[in-house]
Amino acid sequence: MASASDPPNRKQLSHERIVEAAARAIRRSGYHGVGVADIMKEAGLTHGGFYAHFASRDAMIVEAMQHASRDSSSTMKMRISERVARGEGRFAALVHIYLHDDELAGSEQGCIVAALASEMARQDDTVLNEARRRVNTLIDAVRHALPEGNDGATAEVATATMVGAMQLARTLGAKPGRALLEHTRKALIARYEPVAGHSG
Amino acid sequence: MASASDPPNRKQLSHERIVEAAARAIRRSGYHGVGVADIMKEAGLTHGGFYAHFASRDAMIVEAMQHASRDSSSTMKMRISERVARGEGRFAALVHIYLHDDELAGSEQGCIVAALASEMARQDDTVLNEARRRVNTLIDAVRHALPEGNDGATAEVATATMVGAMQLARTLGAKPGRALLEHTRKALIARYEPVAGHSG
DNA sequence: TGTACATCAGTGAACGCGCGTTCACTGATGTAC
DNA sequence: TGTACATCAGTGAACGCGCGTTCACTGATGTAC
Repeated sequence: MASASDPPNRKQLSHERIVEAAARAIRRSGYHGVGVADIMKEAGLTHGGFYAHFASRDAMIVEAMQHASRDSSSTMKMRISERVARGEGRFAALVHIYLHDDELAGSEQGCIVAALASEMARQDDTVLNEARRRVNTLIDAVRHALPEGNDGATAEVATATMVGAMQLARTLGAKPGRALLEHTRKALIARYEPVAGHSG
Repeated sequence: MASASDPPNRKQLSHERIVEAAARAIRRSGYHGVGVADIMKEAGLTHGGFYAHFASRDAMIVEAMQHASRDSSSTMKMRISERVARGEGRFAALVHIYLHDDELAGSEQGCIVAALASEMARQDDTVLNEARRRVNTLIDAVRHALPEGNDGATAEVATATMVGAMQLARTLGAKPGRALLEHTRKALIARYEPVAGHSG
């Protein structure tokens, strides 16, 4: 029997490469933006082997969303810790990282909710359910970063602001996008963590 | 010569029906969600005649975005006036209408930015440029509804919050979605128009 | 008012293409003795 | 250690399908006289 602690075999390694490629692809190009063949190619394989790994394209999308979420949230946690260690407030750190100017260039590595929010409600059941989990995970992360005394409702509003801002900024493009991000960072920190938050 | 004030002829009437159908379709199903043939069918025509009306699918998308924007913003203005006449603050009125529970059911008649925001940055030039105009139009409308003394930066943040909230609420579905909308309405009004705004 | 003709909006078959999915096969890996 | 065989991950051709786009044609509308 193979157990979870066994070293990954050849198939498991391929599976991971496919999921990683898919996680990047859907954030870059949307749910419909990249085909099975492109993803397999990006993973260094040919498209024929796809259905030995997934029951359907949607099944892969679900795994890709989970992977993207874990991926960006672990990066997030690391970067927040760095900033908090330098004396910045936890919420200000999250805002500065989530709404960082670098995120404007592309969504391939970023938050899956910001990358796909307006498409989520249109997906079939399995994908939609996973999307709901991703949204709730994001709201929880924001809640956790907010100063004590803030409830879930506040986290929902702050999350909506960040997700919306990222999307509007990406649509507007580099210059007005950066301005919009800066306005949003300032407003969020002034509103929810006015004391501990740095200005830069 | 035909002038703008001439009564619309047969072709112009068909053109309008196609654009209306497309404006509904892209808001309901996304940029890639509906094909040329479906839209022509919804307009009561067959697909072959499409290219007598538009140079390309993207050209139709651009017209559809303009139509959707005019359509929802005129509805918006009307409803805001009604509420303002009943003594509600202009911004509170906008928030109550934009984030109305009924908008959860579907995006077909609603704001094109909320319906398509995360897809916009991925579109080709002509569509992207029109999308930028739609975003700026929305921000301007919000700015116009805000109490005096608020600048464009504030309008950007409030717009981001409304767009993000609508998308998250639609993803989460009826019950948690309605809760999120209510939290967002309250927070926005408390923040930007605490005096004049009603609670309901 | 009626006829002959020109214009033009709309039809429906066809095109090339890329998609998700299937499947017979290949060739590398692992196991038995 | 070496040979024979079984397992199985990955290959590549093929499928049916729907898409955006093209085009020869039809039939209704409008114009000339």
